Amino acid sequence: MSLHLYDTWTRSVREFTSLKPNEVGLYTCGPTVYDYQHIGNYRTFLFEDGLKRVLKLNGYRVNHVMNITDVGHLVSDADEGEDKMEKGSRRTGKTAWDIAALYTESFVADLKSLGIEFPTTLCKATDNIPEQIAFVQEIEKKGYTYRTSDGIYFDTAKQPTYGYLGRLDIAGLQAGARVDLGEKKNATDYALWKFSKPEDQRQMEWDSPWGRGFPGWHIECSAMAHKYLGAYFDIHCGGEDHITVHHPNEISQTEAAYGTRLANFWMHGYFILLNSAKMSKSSGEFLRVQLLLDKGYDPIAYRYLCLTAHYRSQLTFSWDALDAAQTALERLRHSAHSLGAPGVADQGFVARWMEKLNDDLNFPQALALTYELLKSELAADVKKATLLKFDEAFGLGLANWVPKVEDVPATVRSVADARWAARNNKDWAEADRLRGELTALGWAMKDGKDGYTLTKA
RNA sequence: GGCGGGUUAGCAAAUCGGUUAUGCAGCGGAUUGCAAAUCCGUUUAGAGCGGUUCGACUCCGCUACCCGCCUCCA
Repeated sequence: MSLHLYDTWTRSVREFTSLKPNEVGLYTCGPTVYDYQHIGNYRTFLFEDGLKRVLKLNGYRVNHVMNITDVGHLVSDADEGEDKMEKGSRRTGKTAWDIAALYTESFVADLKSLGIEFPTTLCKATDNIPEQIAFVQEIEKKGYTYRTSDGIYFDTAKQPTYGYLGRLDIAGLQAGARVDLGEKKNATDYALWKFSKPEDQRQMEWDSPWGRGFPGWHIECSAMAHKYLGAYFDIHCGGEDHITVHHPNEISQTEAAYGTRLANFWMHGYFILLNSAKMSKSSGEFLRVQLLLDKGYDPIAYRYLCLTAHYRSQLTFSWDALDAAQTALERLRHSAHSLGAPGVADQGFVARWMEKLNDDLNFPQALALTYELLKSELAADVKKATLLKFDEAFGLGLANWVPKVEDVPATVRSVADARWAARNNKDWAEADRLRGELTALGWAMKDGKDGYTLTKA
Protein backbone atom coordinates (compact mmCIF):
# COMPACT_ATOMS: atom_id res chain seq x y z
CA MET A 1 0.00 0.00 0.00
CA SER A 2 1.19 3.47 -0.78
CA LEU A 3 1.35 6.04 1.99
CA HIS A 4 -2.06 7.05 3.31
CA LEU A 5 -2.50 9.75 5.92
CA TYR A 6 -5.40 11.18 7.84
CA ASP A 7 -6.18 14.72 6.77
CA THR A 8 -8.14 16.84 9.22
CA TRP A 9 -9.21 19.05 6.33
CA THR A 10 -11.22 16.25 4.72
CA ARG A 11 -11.64 14.29 7.96
CA SER A 12 -10.52 11.17 6.21
CA VAL A 13 -7.52 8.99 5.46
CA ARG A 14 -6.39 9.63 1.91
CA GLU A 15 -3.45 8.80 -0.28
CA PHE A 16 -0.47 11.05 0.13
CA THR A 17 1.28 12.33 -2.94
CA SER A 18 3.76 15.16 -2.79
CA LEU A 19 3.24 18.42 -4.64
CA LYS A 20 6.82 18.37 -5.89
CA PRO A 21 8.46 15.12 -7.00
CA ASN A 22 10.25 13.26 -4.21
CA GLU A 23 10.15 16.18 -1.86
CA VAL A 24 7.83 17.03 1.01
CA GLY A 25 7.37 20.46 2.55
CA LEU A 26 6.47 19.97 6.20
CA TYR A 27 5.64 22.66 8.72
CA THR A 28 5.14 21.77 12.35
CA CYS A 29 4.01 24.23 14.99
CA GLY A 30 6.84 24.53 17.46
CA PRO A 31 7.16 25.42 21.10
CA THR A 32 6.33 28.63 22.91
CA VAL A 33 9.47 29.34 24.87
CA TYR A 34 8.19 31.22 27.87
CA ASP A 35 8.49 28.05 29.94
CA TYR A 36 9.74 24.47 29.73
CA GLN A 37 8.02 22.03 27.43
CA HIS A 38 6.22 19.14 29.07
CA ILE A 39 6.01 15.55 27.93
CA GLY A 40 2.58 16.21 26.46
CA ASN A 41 4.14 18.74 24.10
CA TYR A 42 6.70 16.15 23.17
CA ARG A 43 4.06 13.58 22.31
CA THR A 44 3.14 15.79 19.37
CA PHE A 45 6.77 16.35 18.42
CA LEU A 46 7.32 12.58 18.60
CA PHE A 47 4.33 12.00 16.33
CA GLU A 48 5.77 14.48 13.85
CA ASP A 49 9.15 12.79 14.06
CA GLY A 50 7.48 9.46 13.27
CA LEU A 51 5.71 11.05 10.32
CA LYS A 52 8.99 12.42 9.04
CA ARG A 53 10.69 9.05 9.32
CA VAL A 54 7.87 7.34 7.44
CA LEU A 55 8.02 9.97 4.70
CA LYS A 56 11.74 9.32 4.33
CA LEU A 57 11.16 5.56 4.25
CA ASN A 58 8.83 6.24 1.34
CA GLY A 59 11.70 7.87 -0.49
CA TYR A 60 10.90 11.52 0.12
CA ARG A 61 13.30 14.25 1.05
CA VAL A 62 11.66 16.17 3.85
CA ASN A 63 12.06 19.91 4.10
CA HIS A 64 10.95 20.39 7.68
CA VAL A 65 10.32 23.83 9.14
CA MET A 66 9.53 24.43 12.79
CA ASN A 67 8.95 27.74 14.48
CA ILE A 68 10.06 28.89 17.89
CA THR A 69 7.44 31.20 19.34
CA ASP A 70 9.58 33.62 21.27
CA VAL A 71 7.40 36.68 20.91
CA GLY A 72 5.35 37.43 23.94
CA HIS A 73 1.70 36.89 23.36
CA LEU A 74 -1.31 37.59 25.40
CA VAL A 75 -2.59 35.25 28.02
CA SER A 76 -6.05 35.37 26.57
CA ASP A 77 -7.39 35.84 23.10
CA ALA A 78 -9.72 38.48 24.45
CA ASP A 79 -6.54 40.44 23.91
CA GLU A 80 -6.27 41.34 27.50
CA GLY A 81 -4.13 40.04 30.28
CA GLU A 82 -0.45 39.71 30.66
CA ASP A 83 2.11 38.92 28.08
CA LYS A 84 3.60 35.48 28.69
CA MET A 85 7.17 36.47 27.99
CA GLU A 86 6.90 39.55 30.15
CA LYS A 87 5.24 37.49 32.86
CA GLY A 88 7.99 34.89 32.68
CA SER A 89 10.50 37.68 32.80
CA ARG A 90 9.06 39.00 36.03
CA ARG A 91 8.83 35.49 37.49
CA THR A 92 12.47 34.68 36.88
CA GLY A 93 14.12 38.11 36.95
CA LYS A 94 15.59 37.52 33.50
CA THR A 95 14.98 39.50 30.35
CA ALA A 96 12.40 38.25 27.89
CA TRP A 97 15.23 37.54 25.45
CA ASP A 98 17.17 35.51 28.01
CA ILE A 99 14.09 33.53 28.84
CA ALA A 100 13.47 32.67 25.22
CA ALA A 101 17.09 31.57 24.84
CA LEU A 102 17.00 29.49 28.02
CA TYR A 103 13.86 27.57 27.15
CA THR A 104 14.87 27.16 23.52
CA GLU A 105 18.11 25.58 24.67
CA SER A 106 16.20 23.27 26.99
CA PHE A 107 13.86 22.34 24.14
CA VAL A 108 16.73 21.45 21.84
CA ALA A 109 18.32 19.30 24.55
CA ASP A 110 15.04 17.46 25.07
CA LEU A 111 14.69 16.78 21.35
CA LYS A 112 18.09 15.19 21.42
CA SER A 113 17.38 13.00 24.43
CA LEU A 114 14.10 11.83 22.91
CA GLY A 115 15.79 10.89 19.65
CA ILE A 116 13.81 13.46 17.67
CA GLU A 117 15.48 14.50 14.43
CA PHE A 118 16.20 18.19 14.14
CA PRO A 119 14.11 20.20 11.67
CA THR A 120 15.74 21.37 8.47
CA THR A 121 14.95 24.91 9.57
CA LEU A 122 14.20 26.01 13.12
CA CYS A 123 13.10 29.61 12.90
CA LYS A 124 12.38 32.16 15.57
CA ALA A 125 9.42 34.48 15.33
CA THR A 126 11.58 37.40 16.46
CA ASP A 127 13.98 36.80 13.56
CA ASN A 128 11.13 37.19 11.09
CA ILE A 129 9.32 40.32 12.15
CA PRO A 130 9.65 42.11 8.76
CA GLU A 131 8.17 39.06 7.03
CA GLN A 132 5.23 39.12 9.42
CA ILE A 133 4.67 42.83 8.86
CA ALA A 134 4.79 42.28 5.10
CA PHE A 135 2.28 39.45 5.45
CA VAL A 136 -0.12 41.63 7.39
CA GLN A 137 0.30 44.35 4.75
CA GLU A 138 -0.64 41.83 2.10
CA ILE A 139 -3.80 40.90 4.03
CA GLU A 140 -4.53 44.57 4.51
CA LYS A 141 -4.11 45.20 0.80
CA LYS A 142 -6.69 42.51 0.09
CA GLY A 143 -9.14 44.25 2.41
CA TYR A 144 -9.51 41.80 5.25
CA THR A 145 -8.34 43.98 8.10
CA TYR A 146 -9.71 46.62 10.39
CA ARG A 147 -8.23 48.74 13.10
CA THR A 148 -9.29 49.03 16.72
CA SER A 149 -7.75 51.06 19.51
CA ASP A 150 -5.40 48.21 20.39
CA GLY A 151 -4.47 46.65 17.11
CA ILE A 152 -5.05 45.50 13.56
CA TYR A 153 -7.59 42.71 13.32
CA PHE A 154 -8.57 40.09 10.78
CA ASP A 155 -12.22 40.34 9.77
CA THR A 156 -13.28 36.71 9.56
CA ALA A 157 -16.79 37.64 8.39
CA LYS A 158 -15.29 38.63 5.02
CA GLN A 159 -14.22 35.07 4.43
CA PRO A 160 -17.11 32.67 3.81
CA THR A 161 -14.86 29.64 4.18
CA TYR A 162 -13.43 30.75 7.50
CA GLY A 163 -13.15 27.93 10.03
CA TYR A 164 -13.70 25.04 7.64
CA LEU A 165 -10.79 23.05 9.08
CA GLY A 166 -12.38 23.12 12.51
CA ARG A 167 -15.90 22.76 11.09
CA LEU A 168 -16.70 25.78 13.18
CA ASP A 169 -20.28 26.71 13.84
CA ILE A 170 -19.72 30.45 13.50
CA ALA A 171 -23.23 31.45 14.50
CA GLY A 172 -23.03 29.25 17.58
CA LEU A 173 -19.65 30.70 18.50
CA GLN A 174 -20.92 34.19 18.05
CA ALA A 175 -23.92 33.54 20.25
CA GLY A 176 -22.17 31.57 22.94
CA ALA A 177 -18.97 33.59 23.08
CA ARG A 178 -17.48 33.23 26.50
CA VAL A 179 -15.33 36.29 26.30
CA ASP A 180 -16.17 39.89 25.80
CA LEU A 181 -15.78 40.89 22.17
CA GLY A 182 -14.38 44.30 23.01
CA GLU A 183 -13.96 46.22 19.79
CA LYS A 184 -13.84 43.06 17.70
CA LYS A 185 -16.58 42.77 15.11
CA ASN A 186 -16.87 38.99 15.30
CA ALA A 187 -16.10 36.42 17.95
CA THR A 188 -13.69 34.67 15.59
CA ASP A 189 -11.74 37.80 14.61
CA TYR A 190 -8.18 37.86 15.86
CA ALA A 191 -5.25 40.24 16.12
CA LEU A 192 -2.68 40.50 13.33
CA TRP A 193 -0.71 43.27 14.98
CA LYS A 194 -1.01 44.60 18.51
CA PHE A 195 -0.10 48.10 19.59
CA SER A 196 2.19 48.62 22.54
CA LYS A 197 0.39 50.44 25.28
CA PRO A 198 2.01 53.84 25.80
CA GLU A 199 2.06 53.35 29.57
CA ASP A 200 3.80 49.96 29.40
CA GLN A 201 7.47 49.53 28.69
CA ARG A 202 7.69 46.34 26.63
CA GLN A 203 10.91 44.39 26.24
CA MET A 204 9.83 43.07 22.86
CA GLU A 205 8.33 45.55 20.45
CA TRP A 206 8.91 46.71 16.91
CA ASP A 207 8.00 49.60 14.65
CA SER A 208 5.43 48.91 11.99
CA PRO A 209 3.31 50.85 9.50
CA TRP A 210 0.54 50.79 12.15
CA GLY A 211 2.70 51.93 15.02
CA ARG A 212 4.96 50.40 17.60
CA GLY A 213 3.85 46.99 18.76
CA PHE A 214 4.21 43.29 18.22
CA PRO A 215 2.73 40.64 15.90
CA GLY A 216 -0.36 38.60 16.69
CA TRP A 217 0.19 34.99 17.56
CA HIS A 218 -1.09 33.35 14.38
CA ILE A 219 0.77 35.46 11.86
CA GLU A 220 4.22 34.08 12.62
CA CYS A 221 3.35 30.61 11.39
CA SER A 222 1.73 31.84 8.20
CA ALA A 223 4.61 34.20 7.50
CA MET A 224 7.41 31.76 8.20
CA ALA A 225 5.68 28.86 6.45
CA HIS A 226 5.27 31.12 3.43
CA LYS A 227 8.88 32.26 3.58
CA TYR A 228 10.44 28.80 3.85
CA LEU A 229 7.92 26.56 2.13
CA GLY A 230 5.83 28.78 -0.11
CA ALA A 231 2.12 29.61 -0.14
CA TYR A 232 1.07 26.00 -0.61
CA PHE A 233 3.03 23.02 0.66
CA ASP A 234 2.44 19.40 1.61
CA ILE A 235 1.79 18.90 5.30
CA HIS A 236 1.12 21.12 8.28
CA CYS A 237 1.07 19.58 11.76
CA GLY A 238 0.24 20.56 15.28
CA GLY A 239 -1.62 19.46 18.36
CA GLU A 240 -5.31 18.65 18.35
CA ASP A 241 -6.02 21.91 20.14
CA HIS A 242 -5.00 23.79 17.02
CA ILE A 243 -7.81 22.36 14.94
CA THR A 244 -10.31 24.97 16.00
CA VAL A 245 -8.42 28.24 16.43
CA HIS A 246 -4.78 28.51 15.49
CA HIS A 247 -4.85 26.54 12.26
CA PRO A 248 -8.09 28.02 10.93
CA ASN A 249 -6.52 31.41 11.56
CA GLU A 250 -3.30 30.47 9.79
CA ILE A 251 -5.39 29.27 6.88
CA SER A 252 -7.51 32.40 6.80
CA GLN A 253 -4.44 34.63 6.66
CA THR A 254 -2.86 32.72 3.81
CA GLU A 255 -6.17 32.37 2.04
CA ALA A 256 -6.60 36.16 2.22
CA ALA A 257 -3.07 36.99 1.16
CA TYR A 258 -2.29 34.28 -1.37
CA GLY A 259 -5.50 32.40 -2.06
CA THR A 260 -4.37 29.00 -0.82
CA ARG A 261 -5.27 26.92 2.18
CA LEU A 262 -1.59 26.81 3.07
CA ALA A 263 -1.15 23.04 3.22
CA ASN A 264 -2.45 20.05 1.31
CA PHE A 265 -2.62 17.86 4.43
CA TRP A 266 -3.42 18.99 7.96
CA MET A 267 -2.41 16.51 10.62
CA HIS A 268 -2.88 16.67 14.36
CA GLY A 269 -1.40 14.79 17.27
CA TYR A 270 -3.63 13.99 20.18
CA PHE A 271 -3.03 14.76 23.82
CA ILE A 272 -1.51 12.71 26.54
CA LEU A 273 -3.74 12.70 29.59
CA LEU A 274 -2.53 12.88 33.15
CA ASN A 275 -4.99 11.81 35.82
CA SER A 276 -7.66 11.70 33.13
CA ALA A 277 -7.09 15.31 32.23
CA LYS A 278 -5.00 17.18 29.73
CA MET A 279 -1.55 18.23 30.82
CA SER A 280 -1.13 21.96 30.46
CA LYS A 281 1.41 24.62 31.14
CA SER A 282 -1.04 27.09 32.51
CA SER A 283 -2.62 24.77 35.06
CA GLY A 284 0.44 24.39 37.25
CA GLU A 285 1.98 20.93 37.53
CA PHE A 286 3.30 19.37 34.38
CA LEU A 287 5.87 16.70 33.68
CA ARG A 288 9.16 17.59 32.13
CA VAL A 289 11.74 15.39 30.45
CA GLN A 290 14.12 16.37 33.24
CA LEU A 291 11.73 14.86 35.80
CA LEU A 292 11.85 11.57 33.90
CA LEU A 293 15.64 11.67 34.07
CA ASP A 294 15.55 12.55 37.77
CA LYS A 295 13.34 9.56 38.43
CA GLY A 296 15.79 7.29 36.63
CA TYR A 297 13.90 6.83 33.38
CA ASP A 298 15.46 6.85 29.96
CA PRO A 299 13.59 9.46 27.85
CA ILE A 300 13.54 6.86 25.09
CA ALA A 301 11.18 4.84 27.31
CA TYR A 302 8.72 7.71 26.93
CA ARG A 303 9.23 7.54 23.19
CA TYR A 304 8.48 3.81 23.36
CA LEU A 305 5.33 4.51 25.37
CA CYS A 306 4.15 6.93 22.69
CA LEU A 307 4.75 4.29 20.02
CA THR A 308 2.27 1.96 21.73
CA ALA A 309 -0.65 4.29 21.06
CA HIS A 310 -1.94 5.67 17.77
CA TYR A 311 -1.22 9.38 17.29
CA ARG A 312 -4.89 10.12 16.74
CA SER A 313 -6.06 8.82 20.08
CA GLN A 314 -5.43 10.26 23.49
CA LEU A 315 -2.96 8.38 25.62
CA THR A 316 -3.33 7.96 29.36
CA PHE A 317 -0.05 8.61 31.09
CA SER A 318 0.86 6.94 34.35
CA TRP A 319 4.13 6.00 35.99
CA ASP A 320 3.03 2.37 35.75
CA ALA A 321 2.65 2.76 32.00
CA LEU A 322 6.10 4.34 31.78
CA ASP A 323 7.55 1.52 33.92
CA ALA A 324 6.06 -0.99 31.51
CA ALA A 325 7.54 0.89 28.57
CA GLN A 326 10.95 1.13 30.18
CA THR A 327 11.00 -2.60 30.96
CA ALA A 328 9.88 -3.48 27.44
CA LEU A 329 12.50 -1.16 25.96
CA GLU A 330 15.28 -2.64 28.09
CA ARG A 331 14.35 -6.16 27.01
CA LEU A 332 14.14 -5.12 23.39
CA ARG A 333 17.59 -3.55 23.62
CA HIS A 334 19.11 -6.65 25.18
CA SER A 335 17.46 -8.89 22.58
CA ALA A 336 18.71 -6.69 19.78
CA HIS A 337 22.21 -6.67 21.20
CA SER A 338 22.32 -10.44 21.69
CA LEU A 339 21.37 -11.01 18.04
CA GLY A 340 24.88 -10.00 16.99
CA ALA A 341 25.87 -8.61 13.63
CA PRO A 342 23.14 -7.90 11.07
CA GLY A 343 22.77 -9.85 7.85
CA VAL A 344 20.08 -9.16 5.26
CA ALA A 345 16.62 -8.04 6.38
CA ASP A 346 13.63 -10.31 5.82
CA GLN A 347 11.61 -8.79 2.99
CA GLY A 348 8.34 -10.34 4.16
CA PHE A 349 8.53 -8.70 7.55
CA VAL A 350 9.76 -5.43 6.09
CA ALA A 351 6.84 -5.36 3.66
CA ARG A 352 4.31 -6.00 6.44
CA TRP A 353 5.94 -3.33 8.59
CA MET A 354 5.75 -0.78 5.78
CA GLU A 355 2.07 -1.65 5.30
CA LYS A 356 1.40 -0.74 8.92
CA LEU A 357 3.38 2.49 8.75
CA ASN A 358 1.81 3.55 5.49
CA ASP A 359 -1.62 2.94 6.95
CA ASP A 360 -1.79 6.34 8.63
CA LEU A 361 1.28 5.69 10.77
CA ASN A 362 0.08 2.64 12.63
CA PHE A 363 3.06 2.48 14.94
CA PRO A 364 1.31 0.31 17.58
CA GLN A 365 0.86 -2.48 15.07
CA ALA A 366 4.30 -2.00 13.60
CA LEU A 367 5.68 -2.33 17.11
CA ALA A 368 3.62 -5.47 17.75
CA LEU A 369 5.13 -6.90 14.58
CA THR A 370 8.55 -6.48 16.19
CA TYR A 371 7.65 -9.08 18.77
CA GLU A 372 6.38 -11.45 16.11
CA LEU A 373 9.73 -11.00 14.39
CA LEU A 374 11.70 -11.78 17.53
CA LYS A 375 9.68 -14.95 18.15
CA SER A 376 10.02 -16.11 14.55
CA GLU A 377 12.31 -18.88 13.33
CA LEU A 378 14.45 -16.53 11.27
CA ALA A 379 18.23 -16.64 11.67
CA ALA A 380 19.72 -14.22 14.19
CA ASP A 381 21.48 -12.07 11.60
CA VAL A 382 18.29 -11.77 9.56
CA LYS A 383 16.30 -10.83 12.64
CA LYS A 384 18.88 -8.27 13.58
CA ALA A 385 18.90 -6.64 10.15
CA THR A 386 15.09 -6.58 10.08
CA LEU A 387 14.93 -5.15 13.57
CA LEU A 388 17.37 -2.38 12.68
CA LYS A 389 15.27 -1.61 9.62
CA PHE A 390 12.17 -1.36 11.84
CA ASP A 391 14.03 0.97 14.14
CA GLU A 392 14.52 3.46 11.32
CA ALA A 393 10.86 4.28 11.96
CA PHE A 394 10.79 3.74 15.72
CA GLY A 395 13.91 5.73 16.51
CA LEU A 396 14.77 3.76 19.63
CA GLY A 397 18.46 3.81 18.79
CA LEU A 398 18.80 0.02 18.81
CA ALA A 399 21.72 0.04 16.36
CA ASN A 400 24.03 1.84 18.73
CA TRP A 401 22.89 0.50 22.06
CA VAL A 402 25.32 -1.52 24.14
CA PRO A 403 24.84 -2.85 27.67
CA LYS A 404 26.11 -0.48 30.28
CA VAL A 405 29.45 -1.55 31.68
CA GLU A 406 29.36 -0.93 35.42
CA ASP A 407 32.32 0.70 37.05
CA VAL A 408 32.79 -1.67 39.96
CA PRO A 409 34.76 -0.45 42.98
CA ALA A 410 37.72 -2.67 43.99
CA THR A 411 36.18 -3.50 47.37
CA VAL A 412 33.02 -4.76 45.74
CA ARG A 413 35.05 -6.64 43.19
CA SER A 414 37.02 -8.48 45.88
CA VAL A 415 33.86 -9.57 47.71
CA ALA A 416 32.43 -10.79 44.43
CA ASP A 417 35.62 -12.71 43.64
CA ALA A 418 35.50 -14.31 47.08
CA ARG A 419 31.91 -15.34 46.54
CA TRP A 420 32.70 -16.74 43.12
CA ALA A 421 35.45 -18.84 44.69
CA ALA A 422 33.18 -20.03 47.51
CA ARG A 423 30.52 -20.92 45.01
CA ASN A 424 32.98 -22.92 42.93
CA ASN A 425 33.95 -24.76 46.13
CA LYS A 426 30.28 -25.47 46.68
CA ASP A 427 30.45 -23.61 49.97
CA TRP A 428 26.85 -22.38 49.62
CA ALA A 429 26.61 -20.90 53.09
CA GLU A 430 29.64 -18.69 52.52
CA ALA A 431 28.48 -17.81 49.02
CA ASP A 432 25.09 -16.69 50.31
CA ARG A 433 26.68 -14.74 53.15
CA LEU A 434 28.91 -12.88 50.68
CA ARG A 435 25.98 -12.18 48.42
CA GLY A 436 24.27 -10.64 51.41
CA GLU A 437 27.31 -8.45 51.85
CA LEU A 438 27.13 -7.36 48.23
CA THR A 439 23.44 -6.58 48.59
CA ALA A 440 24.29 -4.41 51.58
CA LEU A 441 26.82 -2.58 49.40
CA GLY A 442 24.11 -2.01 46.82
CA TRP A 443 25.18 -4.54 44.22
CA ALA A 444 23.49 -7.58 42.74
CA MET A 445 25.59 -10.52 41.56
CA LYS A 446 24.40 -12.73 38.75
CA ASP A 447 26.10 -16.06 38.17
CA GLY A 448 26.91 -17.04 34.63
CA LYS A 449 28.46 -20.13 33.14
CA ASP A 450 31.96 -18.74 32.85
CA GLY A 451 31.80 -15.86 35.26
CA TYR A 452 29.58 -13.39 37.04
CA THR A 453 28.16 -9.97 36.34
CA LEU A 454 27.54 -7.21 38.83
CA THR A 455 24.73 -4.69 38.54
CA LYS A 456 23.93 -1.77 40.74
CA ALA A 457 20.76 -2.41 42.67
C1' G B 1 -24.75 25.80 25.83
C1' G B 2 -22.27 24.42 20.73
C1' C B 3 -18.93 20.93 18.22
C1' G B 4 -15.97 16.48 18.28
C1' G B 5 -13.87 11.93 20.40
C1' G B 6 -13.85 7.88 23.77
C1' U B 7 -15.63 3.53 27.10
C1' U B 8 -11.40 -3.41 25.30
C1' A B 9 -8.86 -8.01 30.22
C1' G B 10 -4.83 -5.94 36.75
C1' C B 11 -2.37 -1.53 33.74
C1' A B 12 -1.37 0.70 28.87
C1' A B 13 -3.18 -0.09 24.09
C1' A B 14 -4.29 -2.17 18.69
C1' U B 15 -6.83 -4.76 14.89
C1' C B 16 -10.92 -7.07 12.97
C1' G B 17 -18.10 -8.75 11.26
C1' G B 18 -16.46 -15.50 12.09
C1' U B 19 -9.20 -17.02 12.90
C1' U B 20 -3.57 -15.64 19.29
C1' A B 21 -3.02 -8.29 18.83
C1' U B 22 1.16 -6.57 21.46
C1' G B 23 3.81 -4.88 25.80
C1' C B 24 3.95 -4.70 31.26
C1' A B 25 2.14 -7.26 35.55
C1' G B 26 0.25 -12.16 37.41
C1' C B 27 0.37 -17.54 37.30
C1' G B 28 2.78 -22.42 35.86
C1' G B 29 7.16 -24.76 33.97
C1' A B 30 12.37 -25.16 32.11
C1' U B 31 17.05 -23.52 33.79
C1' U B 32 19.89 -22.29 38.44
C1' G B 33 23.31 -25.02 44.63
C1' C B 34 19.58 -21.01 45.85
C1' A B 35 18.84 -16.65 43.08
C1' A B 36 18.98 -13.16 39.00
C1' A B 37 18.59 -13.05 33.88
C1' U B 38 16.64 -15.83 29.93
C1' C B 39 13.33 -19.26 27.50
C1' C B 40 8.55 -21.95 27.08
C1' G B 41 3.47 -22.08 28.35
C1' U B 42 -0.76 -19.60 30.38
C1' U B 43 -5.38 -17.01 33.28
C1' U B 44 -8.21 -12.38 33.21
C1' A B 45 -11.62 -8.55 27.70
C1' G B 46 -14.74 -5.56 24.93
C1' A B 47 -19.88 0.22 29.69
C1' G B 48 -25.45 -1.04 29.70
C1' C B 49 -29.87 -1.99 26.74
C1' G B 50 -31.89 -2.90 22.02
C1' G B 51 -31.39 -3.71 16.59
C1' U B 52 -29.14 -5.60 11.77
C1' U B 53 -26.73 -10.47 10.71
C1' C B 54 -26.16 -17.43 9.97
C1' G B 55 -22.64 -14.93 13.25
C1' A B 56 -20.77 -8.42 16.46
C1' C B 57 -15.78 -6.28 20.69
C1' U B 58 -16.20 -4.92 15.44
C1' C B 59 -22.15 -2.09 11.86
C1' C B 60 -26.78 0.93 13.62
C1' G B 61 -29.78 3.26 17.63
C1' C B 62 -30.62 4.68 22.63
C1' U B 63 -28.81 5.31 27.74
C1' A B 64 -24.91 6.08 31.24
C1' C B 65 -20.19 7.72 32.25
C1' C B 66 -15.50 10.00 30.72
C1' C B 67 -12.47 13.32 27.79
C1' G B 68 -11.08 17.24 24.34
C1' C B 69 -12.02 21.94 21.75
C1' C B 70 -14.96 26.43 21.90
C1' U B 71 -9.88 30.96 26.34
C1' C B 72 -2.99 30.94 26.16
C1' C B 73 -2.44 25.79 24.97
C1' A B 74 0.96 19.89 21.84
